[in-house]
Amino acid sequence: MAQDEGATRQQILDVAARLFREKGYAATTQREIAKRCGIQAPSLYYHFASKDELLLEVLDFGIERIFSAVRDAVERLPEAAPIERKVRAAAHAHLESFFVYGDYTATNIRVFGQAPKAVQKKNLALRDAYERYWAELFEQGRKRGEIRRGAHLGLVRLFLLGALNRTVDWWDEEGALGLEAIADRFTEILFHGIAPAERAPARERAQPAIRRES
Amino acid sequence: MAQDEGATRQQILDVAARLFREKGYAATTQREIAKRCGIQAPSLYYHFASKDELLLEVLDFGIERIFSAVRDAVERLPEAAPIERKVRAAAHAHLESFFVYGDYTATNIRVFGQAPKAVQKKNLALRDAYERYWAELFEQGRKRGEIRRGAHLGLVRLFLLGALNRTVDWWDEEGALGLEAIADRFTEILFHGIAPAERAPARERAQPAIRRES
DNA sequence: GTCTATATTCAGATAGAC
DNA sequence: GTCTATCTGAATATAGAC
Repeated sequence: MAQDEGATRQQILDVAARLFREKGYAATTQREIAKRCGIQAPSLYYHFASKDELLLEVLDFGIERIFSAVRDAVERLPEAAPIERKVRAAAHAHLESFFVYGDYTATNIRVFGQAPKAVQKKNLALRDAYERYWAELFEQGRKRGEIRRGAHLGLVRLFLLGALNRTVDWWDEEGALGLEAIADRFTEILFHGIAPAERAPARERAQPAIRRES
Repeated sequence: MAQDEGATRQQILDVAARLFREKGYAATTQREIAKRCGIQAPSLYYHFASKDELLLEVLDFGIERIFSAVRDAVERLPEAAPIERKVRAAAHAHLESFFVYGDYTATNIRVFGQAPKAVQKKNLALRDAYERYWAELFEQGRKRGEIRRGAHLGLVRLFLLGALNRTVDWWDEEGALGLEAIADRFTEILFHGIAPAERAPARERAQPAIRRES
């Protein structure tokens, strides 16, 4: 952890995340990681005790980044903000992390399932904490009466996060759809559905001031 | 394709699908596939020209099963059935395929991204056809006025399929949630959202007879 | 249709010099 | 902190017998 190894260590993590994301865990060799860092494979062992440990750090770092991005985005809103607004901000931050820390977060989504059991287990504490944060967000919404009583909050969370996480497989930076637009649309579908609006201006009365501030 | 090799061939595919799903492509060895089939590794080459070809067959088979299950489920409904009903049936069939052909479909979801480029490319035609089927379903819904005009149909599809596909990572056969319940809930969220019901009985008028027949 | 034997390549990891 | 040299095991794939 000395200062002069910081740069290299971070570089190794970056390169490893990139390769894990692209090729999976087993297919990524330490030789290739080292080569892209301009060093020899055995030199990696000065920084990491094993390939497994390297993967674990990539996974943990990814969750930490995404978690703190989401928490910051929500906390930037007033505590009393409508839950739909909070969810939209959280979804946007979650997607934004895919872009900023793309290789780390994508490794979490794609590679976690193939990681050695021991690595999965160590990474799980962080993942659970993040899931719990979302769960609490939705619980808050229901307590306030902003989510209908019949909704299965666990499935609601899995629905949204599942859809968000899948975006790493199709989203294209150059494409027409920005991450904010995706977060907006997904949140709107989640809260209001795609069925045609009911006759009246009923929704606007029932859900005042929730939409489109940003 | 002689009859007496049929059993073994299928057995190899089954075992391979299982291992690909669990460990990923690169981490799955032909030695282990062969071992679980009770034969030696080189014997696999009588049935498949390479490991890549084996993977391709697993991927293709998975999409074929899921596609035909979904199409059958939709076609079992009257052509004029509400689109929500069709989507619910399709979602249910999609999830059901995870159970019946779980290793094949899970391999598609988890391993496709790490497959060699050549394999991905060959598998892509089938995948595209399946996506198109869903796209047409939603387009039909919009033409009929059963989906609101402002909805971005591409995102609607990605939203639902993304969430459905992610279930392979958390669904537990012994758990409390049945696949049909998940399909029902997801479809209901997709069409009606989780915001509290609007005052009036407006929805029941606007969307007659769509809910809960099964 | 499956076998044994083997060629070839390459993986993760260690030892020890600098 | 990085190197060279190397150990050890294991991977895909081929050759050719049965």
